[in-house]
Amino acid sequence: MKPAKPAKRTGRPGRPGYDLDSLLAVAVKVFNEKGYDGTSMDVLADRLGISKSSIYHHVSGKQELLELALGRALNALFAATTETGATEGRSIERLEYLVRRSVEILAAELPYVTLLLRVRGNSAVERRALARRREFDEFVGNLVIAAAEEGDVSPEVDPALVARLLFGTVNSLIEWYRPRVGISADDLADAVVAMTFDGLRRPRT
Amino acid sequence: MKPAKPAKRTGRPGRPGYDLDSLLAVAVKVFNEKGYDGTSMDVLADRLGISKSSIYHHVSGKQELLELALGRALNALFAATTETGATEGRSIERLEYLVRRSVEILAAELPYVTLLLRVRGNSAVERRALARRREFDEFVGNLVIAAAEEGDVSPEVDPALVARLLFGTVNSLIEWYRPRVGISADDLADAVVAMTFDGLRRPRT
DNA sequence: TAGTAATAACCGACTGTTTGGTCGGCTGGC
DNA sequence: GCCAGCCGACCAAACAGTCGGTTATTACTA
Repeated sequence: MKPAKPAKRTGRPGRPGYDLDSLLAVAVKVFNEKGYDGTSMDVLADRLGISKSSIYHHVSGKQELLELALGRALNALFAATTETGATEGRSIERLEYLVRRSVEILAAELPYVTLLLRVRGNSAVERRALARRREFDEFVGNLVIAAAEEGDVSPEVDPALVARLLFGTVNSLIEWYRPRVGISADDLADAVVAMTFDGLRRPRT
Repeated sequence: MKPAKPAKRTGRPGRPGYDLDSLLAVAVKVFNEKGYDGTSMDVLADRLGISKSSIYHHVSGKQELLELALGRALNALFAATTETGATEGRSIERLEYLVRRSVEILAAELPYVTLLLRVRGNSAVERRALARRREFDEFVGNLVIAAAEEGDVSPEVDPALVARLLFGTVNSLIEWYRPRVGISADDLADAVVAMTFDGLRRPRT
């Protein structure tokens, strides 16, 4: 459908063309447009501008493309949970930090995170990704519980529910946010925090 | 995989079994589990406990199943926009009403709304559904703009952004909410409104 | 009340196409 | 001459959809 250029030429030996990373970027883009199951290797080859069999030079199959993409998103998200901003200080501050970082990561790795958030658990690869996602969600859930115990979150709403709504809001960004169309990741994070936290936080005296 | 019972016996003529509605309910459930593209008519027949060719007695094809399901969700959502709560009174109140009704509809028609929110525009049917969804989003967007002009929403954040975040939060409910597991639709709506509106509304004097 | 329509749902066997994946060999830059 | 990347032709399995005919229930009527 779209011939596409074979990517940049590096100073490396061998024939120029796609390397794993540049190929993955295109693949993930197409997956997000048509859905993983809705994308055939044929149309993927078409969009890459190379033949289908060439794809198998880079990866063992369709599933590996998915696995690489999901791994990239998950690694970025988990990295944020070990940063000092997310492990030190008052829980409510850690939570806000994690929300902001998650928005940043989502914006920076938008295609990969998008793919991750759409996984339904159809294969072993997908189920493994879902399990890691659940781990991340637990981390968030514990932060909210701690913040509630520390008295920094309105006790009227169940902490588990707050955690879900909060990251539901963050994750919903993938549905419409596109980089370089006015709004920066920081602006986004500000807006998300403004809407959610000014509701979560106790009214200022 | 799961033989499934052929459904209730009504007082109507003809062999008992699935009617269109009961068949659609099962189909949508499977679509949500495996994704529309990831669901073959063979496994669908399996889950229904009938043969594949029997499905074609009820619908003309896979696409019609999707179309019926999406129509049901869209009709329910649009119906809410014509209710008096959404058309009379201060804009901020209309907006809150529409949020609450949307949560209720989402809870009541969960499988159908879930399917709708996952459509990617792969076929003509899907694109039509996306167009109608965009119409709904515009309705919401205009409400937020009006509420901002009436001075009931913090002017610090762009109204279009607020609309997206707000309904992003509502729509994210499909990712985890399941009826009859403690939380009622009203509880949900309360929590959503509490988190979002107490941030959106100007601090009370 | 027995027999027959009318009706609504179901089925097995089949078909043409699309799918993910394989194989042995080719090409262009360092 | 080595390396990274590419290719056309092929394949078995899975796919959506078709067809002619069957089965189980209610409704009508002699």
